Amino acid sequence: MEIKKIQSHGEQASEVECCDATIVHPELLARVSADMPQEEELYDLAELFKVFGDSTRIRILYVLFEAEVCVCDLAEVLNMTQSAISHQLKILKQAKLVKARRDGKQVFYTLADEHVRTIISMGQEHIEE
Amino acid sequence: MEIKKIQSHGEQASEVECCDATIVHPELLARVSADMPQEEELYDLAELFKVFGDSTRIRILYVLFEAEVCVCDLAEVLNMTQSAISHQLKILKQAKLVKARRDGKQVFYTLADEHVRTIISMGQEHIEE
DNA sequence: CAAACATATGAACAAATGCTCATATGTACG
DNA sequence: CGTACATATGAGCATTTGTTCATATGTTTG
Repeated sequence: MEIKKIQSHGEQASEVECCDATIVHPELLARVSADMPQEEELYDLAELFKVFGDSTRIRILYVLFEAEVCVCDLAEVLNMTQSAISHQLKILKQAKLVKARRDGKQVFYTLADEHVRTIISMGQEHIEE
Repeated sequence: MEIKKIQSHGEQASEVECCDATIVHPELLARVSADMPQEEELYDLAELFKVFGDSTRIRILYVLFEAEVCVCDLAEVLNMTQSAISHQLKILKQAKLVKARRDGKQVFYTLADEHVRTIISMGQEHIEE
């Protein structure tokens, strides 16, 4: 979990700092603080993208694009240990990117919503320039 | 940089592994390997999202949503050291999320394209459920 | 209930990450 | 050219992260 603190600086916006600061800052600061989400929302956003920022988890999501799959099949298809997959599924579930459904001994996972597909597509588009 | 290796397992898809594996696997494996991007593309995707996965970089991007800004102003607005901002800008630039333009002593940064805004919006939507 | 199987989870460890500090590079100007 | 200022960068360090290993939880079946 990211716990970076944003120190609220005692400086006034009118204080000289560098560059053509005294001219640009007041207006810029006003616009930024008007449109920048709250600190907590920024952390949540970063946390969400962090979840997409691991190739194992991306691979899991790609498999779930195709079908509802149990942990054990995921492990085999991706050629990883059941434990590793389970740990990653937990992270995906916490981020509400996947949902779990128990059926007897097995637990089947699916995408939580179509949002996931969209976000990954956007990423792909960017990469393909 | 992420350098996780995907071992190519010697097992055949028809070998028994677990669950109702012998039935499900062949078809699943076929579909997955048909639609799953190449290993390298998966890493690139993960690398891209990793860049969005830090609140400092997210905050930088939000400022750039508003205006073209020099390093020094970024540092002041976000209340961080010039060095920290510079390091993060380098990562953003490598990911082609921002562009730099030199004007005299200063270097001004802007968003590389509107893709960035879209990706962050998608993330926000997901968070707001 | 005991045994077998599927999944989850905690501890430990190596690798990656973000910041700080010192310093290098680049640019303008006297 | 030397000084001042804006930015970039390398090394070091503390924190975070992903995997493995051992083990716990949960479920079915005899």
